[in-house]
Amino acid sequence: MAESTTGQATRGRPRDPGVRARVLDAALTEYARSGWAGFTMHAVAGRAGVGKSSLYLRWPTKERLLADAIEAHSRPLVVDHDTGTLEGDLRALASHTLAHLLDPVGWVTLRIAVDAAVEAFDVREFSGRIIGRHSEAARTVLDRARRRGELSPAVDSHTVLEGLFGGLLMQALTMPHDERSPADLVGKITPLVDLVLRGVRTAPVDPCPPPGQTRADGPMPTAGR
Amino acid sequence: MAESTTGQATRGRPRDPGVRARVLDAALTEYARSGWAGFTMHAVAGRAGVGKSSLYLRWPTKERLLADAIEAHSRPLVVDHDTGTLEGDLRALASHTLAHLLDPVGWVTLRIAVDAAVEAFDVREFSGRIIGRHSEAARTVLDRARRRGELSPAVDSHTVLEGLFGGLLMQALTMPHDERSPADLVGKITPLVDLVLRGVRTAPVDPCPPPGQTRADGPMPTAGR
Amino acid sequence: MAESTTGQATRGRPRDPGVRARVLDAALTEYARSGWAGFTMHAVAGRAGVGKSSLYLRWPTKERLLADAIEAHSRPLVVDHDTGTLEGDLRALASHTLAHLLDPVGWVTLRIAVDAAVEAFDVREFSGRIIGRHSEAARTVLDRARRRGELSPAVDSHTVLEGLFGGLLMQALTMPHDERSPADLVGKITPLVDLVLRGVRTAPVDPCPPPGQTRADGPMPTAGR
Amino acid sequence: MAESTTGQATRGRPRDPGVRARVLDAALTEYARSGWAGFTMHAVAGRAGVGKSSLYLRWPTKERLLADAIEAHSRPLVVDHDTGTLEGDLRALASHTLAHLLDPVGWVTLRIAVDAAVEAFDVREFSGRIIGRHSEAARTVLDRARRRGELSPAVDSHTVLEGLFGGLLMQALTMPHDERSPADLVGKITPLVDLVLRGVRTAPVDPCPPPGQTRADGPMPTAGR
DNA sequence: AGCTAATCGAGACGGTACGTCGTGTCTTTTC
DNA sequence: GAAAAGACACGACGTACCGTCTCGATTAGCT
Repeated sequence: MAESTTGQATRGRPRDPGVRARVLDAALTEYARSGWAGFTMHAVAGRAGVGKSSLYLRWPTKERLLADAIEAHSRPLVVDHDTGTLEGDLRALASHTLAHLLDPVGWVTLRIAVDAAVEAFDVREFSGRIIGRHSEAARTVLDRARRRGELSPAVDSHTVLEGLFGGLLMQALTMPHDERSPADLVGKITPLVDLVLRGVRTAPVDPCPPPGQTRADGPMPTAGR
Repeated sequence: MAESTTGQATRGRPRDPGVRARVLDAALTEYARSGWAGFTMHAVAGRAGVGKSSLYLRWPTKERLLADAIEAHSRPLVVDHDTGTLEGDLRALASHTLAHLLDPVGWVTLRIAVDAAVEAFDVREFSGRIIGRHSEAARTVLDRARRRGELSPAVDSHTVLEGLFGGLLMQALTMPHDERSPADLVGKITPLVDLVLRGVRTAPVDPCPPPGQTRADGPMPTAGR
Repeated sequence: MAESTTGQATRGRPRDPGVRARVLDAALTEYARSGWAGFTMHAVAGRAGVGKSSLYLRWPTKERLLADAIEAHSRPLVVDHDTGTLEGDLRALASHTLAHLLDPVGWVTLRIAVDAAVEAFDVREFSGRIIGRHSEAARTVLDRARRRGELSPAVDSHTVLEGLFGGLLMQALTMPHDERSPADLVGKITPLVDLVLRGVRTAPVDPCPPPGQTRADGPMPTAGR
Repeated sequence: MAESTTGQATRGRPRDPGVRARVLDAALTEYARSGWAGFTMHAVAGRAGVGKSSLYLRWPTKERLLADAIEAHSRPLVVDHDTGTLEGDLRALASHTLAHLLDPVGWVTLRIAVDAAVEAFDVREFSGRIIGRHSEAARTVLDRARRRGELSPAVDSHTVLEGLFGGLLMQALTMPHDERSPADLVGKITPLVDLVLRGVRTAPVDPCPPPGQTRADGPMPTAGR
């Protein structure tokens, strides 16, 4: 995606496919050992046993290279077990997501995504990369729940995603480095998932006013503040 | 905070307090106009009319300088209007938090905080800086609600914070740059706040028992796993 | 000499005379251990236990300070033994001069003098400092010789000085650092002194008149060869 | 010489030979206009239209760069007219040498050479650079004279060089800046050359042993004025 | 005794050069 | 024509030193 695609006819020496793989590998290793500072094109090229030109031939910037490296190494991550209930699905999803965020690779993704979001880079990158497939998975899960009738029609899938992923993100960010392990995932996610579940399943905010309305009305959610 | 504190007796020429102020100002200005790239110590010193040495005398790194600049310029942010209800308080809090995250200053804070969290820096920085005072405010709000009995005893304040702030964070991060304005805050936060409120309230207690609904079923949301 | 002389009335706290001494000492020590590079005002002040202001109160520049330090520590150097013959006088003078140039202090003097001569500084510094008293001594010696009739009327004292000092200077400059010791001075200066003596003597006057030798006779202080 | 020699096979982009030339030129120009102070790597690079890295790729220090610049720009200086007599040769040699020392380039050479001699740098630099080719020329001249029998066997070539060059050096160093022009070279060198000639030609110190003499020739070598 | 004035140690101040390093491009030879 | 190597122009980094300045604390003579 970030890679320039030559695409056309095959003139001259064909690109060595090994180069891409070696570089991606070296990039991740190098990032892992030095962080963003000290993550040098020179170093990556050196570790990959590759000339810098071969790097720039494929990726226009450091950022894109690293992003690709992460993309390439992230596991397929097909979270779609369909446990049969929203609750089960959500717990599975949350576990996978937190595991991903705590994993070095996911960690890096996060870092880059935030960089991208903060800098002028394309913002789509963020949702695209950090929560790309997670997001799809979540949408699937929620749609399924909605069809099952487990989901209050008042809630917006997008909002649920925000709450769930955002909470997990916060958890990952505030977790001390030394505790950043995928141990006891269930214990970590349970309170948050429970919160979201309660918010999703019960009646709308407007707690049974008269009888009618879904809500949208109620006690004045808008309000200036 | 990031600044080296000499602390002890006042020997030698005292530091010109004006320098700190001018530098902090210049730093923010410079960052605003050029972003992180192009945010140069040289440029900051120049704009502040200060030698580079005076910068490094006070801040060991660029990051710390910028972080301090932000800290210093962030508004007092005392969100404690006590609207009387959890709902009102939460809406106010969410509005303020999102406004802060969308504001350039809050934006920068975010960026630095995440950097800090991702790199080896002390993780406390994150919660400390990005959500420091917001977090306190939230805790106050929630405690108040708990005393009022508005809060389900099952929910942990910490978890609510995660869900709420995390959701707002996600929103800020995924919002395209050009829409990143504090307009229609209420519209932006409402769905998320509603979700959290529903999850938080003193249990479905009796979720409109008579008619019956989808499934506001029993207690049971928690579940061991 | 290089020191600013306030001179006038004595109001206010008088200068601590110990300061000058301590600084001069520290300056020389510091220069000796680090050379010109690394010869820092800060370091000198530190070693002397003195504030930088006290330095700049006395010496306007580093150069002047070092120059003074050298001047202050150079031995009186009264070379005027009056051996009775030009030859003896010249040998003594040359020995002393070479010894001075090889001595660390003389060495430093040379360096500064050349710096001064090369840069825009006053050239008088050079003759003044590097060969100041040596030069006077030499002039005395030569005048005495002229009165004695040992000196060819054709030769100019100035030229003799140039030849002799210049030769010694070259010797000092081209001598490897590790051999730069005042050992065997006589052996080192003899060829050059002999050369000058031959060039200076009252003309070939009568080169070996009868048989009885021109001289080689009489005093014969040196030996050496 | 001061330049790092890669030496081996030619891999990667070869060094642009133009860079060296441009830099050397710029270095000399820059030195000429600002002296040692104000002789900045940045400025040199700028004037040469070259990156600083290219400078440091070739020369490890400022000193070496300047030294090389001088070396490169010093004229071939083949003083070997062979006037047929020692006297003529020596006058020519002295003229050239003094002219070189008074010339800005020679001046700089001197300064650097002395720096090199005084600091820990290799002393060979001094003889190597300041009097390198001059020294060779002188040796040639003296050898020729010796073959012709013009030179007393008692005198050592090395000593003659010391006297002559040293004298010229002194002259150059003590000459006020404003008189430092190559005008009237003959007038300037004559006394010194005469002195040396007399010292070189007459009978050895131990004078006129038998009667024969090597050559106490002519009556009056001086001439000149 | 009080006043005034200069010195002293300390160290902050505005500048500026240093030498290093990283970027992204260019230019070679080799495959 | 891609690949490996590495030179190239550019410019920021953080350190160090310069010479000036501003402190509080002396330490005198002069009133």
